[in-house]
Amino acid sequence: MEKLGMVPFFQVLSADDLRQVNRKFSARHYRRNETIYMQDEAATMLRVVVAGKVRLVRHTLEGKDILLDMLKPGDYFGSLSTGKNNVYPETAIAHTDACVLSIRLSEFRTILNTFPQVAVSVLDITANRLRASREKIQRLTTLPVEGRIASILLSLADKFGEQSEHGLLLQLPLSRKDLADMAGTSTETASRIMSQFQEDGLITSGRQWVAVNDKAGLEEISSE
Amino acid sequence: MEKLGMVPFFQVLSADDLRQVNRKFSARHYRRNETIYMQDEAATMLRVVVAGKVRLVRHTLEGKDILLDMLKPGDYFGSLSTGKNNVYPETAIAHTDACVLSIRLSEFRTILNTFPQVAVSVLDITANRLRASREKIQRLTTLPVEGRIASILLSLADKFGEQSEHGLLLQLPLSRKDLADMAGTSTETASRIMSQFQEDGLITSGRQWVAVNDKAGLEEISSE
DNA sequence: CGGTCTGTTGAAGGATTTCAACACTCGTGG
DNA sequence: CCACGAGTGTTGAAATCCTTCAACAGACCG
Repeated sequence: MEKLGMVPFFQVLSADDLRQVNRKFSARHYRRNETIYMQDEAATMLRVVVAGKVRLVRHTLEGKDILLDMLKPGDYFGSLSTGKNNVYPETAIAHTDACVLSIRLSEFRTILNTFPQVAVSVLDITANRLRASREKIQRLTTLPVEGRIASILLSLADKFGEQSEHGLLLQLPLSRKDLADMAGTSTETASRIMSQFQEDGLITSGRQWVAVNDKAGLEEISSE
Repeated sequence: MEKLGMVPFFQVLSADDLRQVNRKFSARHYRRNETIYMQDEAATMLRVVVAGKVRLVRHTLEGKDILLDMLKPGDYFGSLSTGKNNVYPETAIAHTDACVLSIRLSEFRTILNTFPQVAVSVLDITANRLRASREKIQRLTTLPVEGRIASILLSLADKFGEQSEHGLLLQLPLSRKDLADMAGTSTETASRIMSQFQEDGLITSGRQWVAVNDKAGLEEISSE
């Protein structure tokens, strides 16, 4: 259970402090597509991915989903602030089989107040996510769907890409619907654009997987 | 210059601590539409609005602008993290005549490490902005332009609305282009929709100002 | 081996952008 | 003080991107 040392904002702690913090966390496994928590549920826990991938999704009234973020080991999620009638703003789902640590929010707040460096580190991570989120707003509002998908493929390649025989293979299951929900478009449009990309030699793709072959080409499309 | 006590994340400090922190800040006035800092400039300062409004804008290569946020007294902006080759991810412009406090980033980091409650408080605010940003992503990707504008008017009414003879008057200059840049649409479309809203009695609007008359009506449009 | 999930493709319809023209307001300088 | 020009707001019509509806093929699962 010393995987906690892998979490970026606990890396500033000494081994002793880490051990003390570790006792407050409890671990749990989830199977693929199992829900970890639901949007609008009372928010009581902060969680950290230890193994596997987790996706954060917002649901609309008409059943349209927005895929907000894809998390990998070391990423935190869940709630941070203890404001009253505080609810999770999104649903968290195990995108693959996953192992997740969790801690009561009140106890995490105690940790933040005890170890200022941890608070500053969490702040850094959150500020970076805010920046990323705003970049996404920019892309959603200025780029056509083609460019949005190109830019999504590039950021996924940064986070999940690993060299393989097919090129930069994204190490996570990724359906056309997942892509569509990230780009804010329909699965049909996402499919058409992925077919086009493949035809142009930019990517290689099969059922639930994608590999990037031509980063430069995608970059051009995503920035025009 | 004791307006610093107004800033949410300094309200946890004692009068003595506040005085000590205050010395590190310096104040400056800006005139309407004056640039405070530019996107991609080296990020060295953290700033706080003391008077007036400030808008945060991202520019694209083709000159399309995205209006990310509208700040009022008490709101912080600028950079938080000291990572190397750190640049401002957006441009900050005085939306009205404004007064702004600023502090070197390194000094602010010292404050964060000295007063953990301040760090936690800044974290709360940043986490809230992240939540708001993700809500915006949802609206941008699921709602038609009409709904996006309705929801923008509602959040502006929450933050800047004051009761007046015309209804909830938004206390800031607000052009059709501003609205378009927030909704990710063209000024023409924004204009058409505002005309429609006015015709339907939802709002009253003139050159650079808007008042909300029927919150419930706008809510319905923004959530359908 | 059937059923469900995923991916693909076509065609019609709709929402929004773009291009264009014009009215109005405000501030500034002659 | 007035006139001009820049900035702002409005409206129309064509073009375009994207969605939606529909049908179907293949893959994976029990």
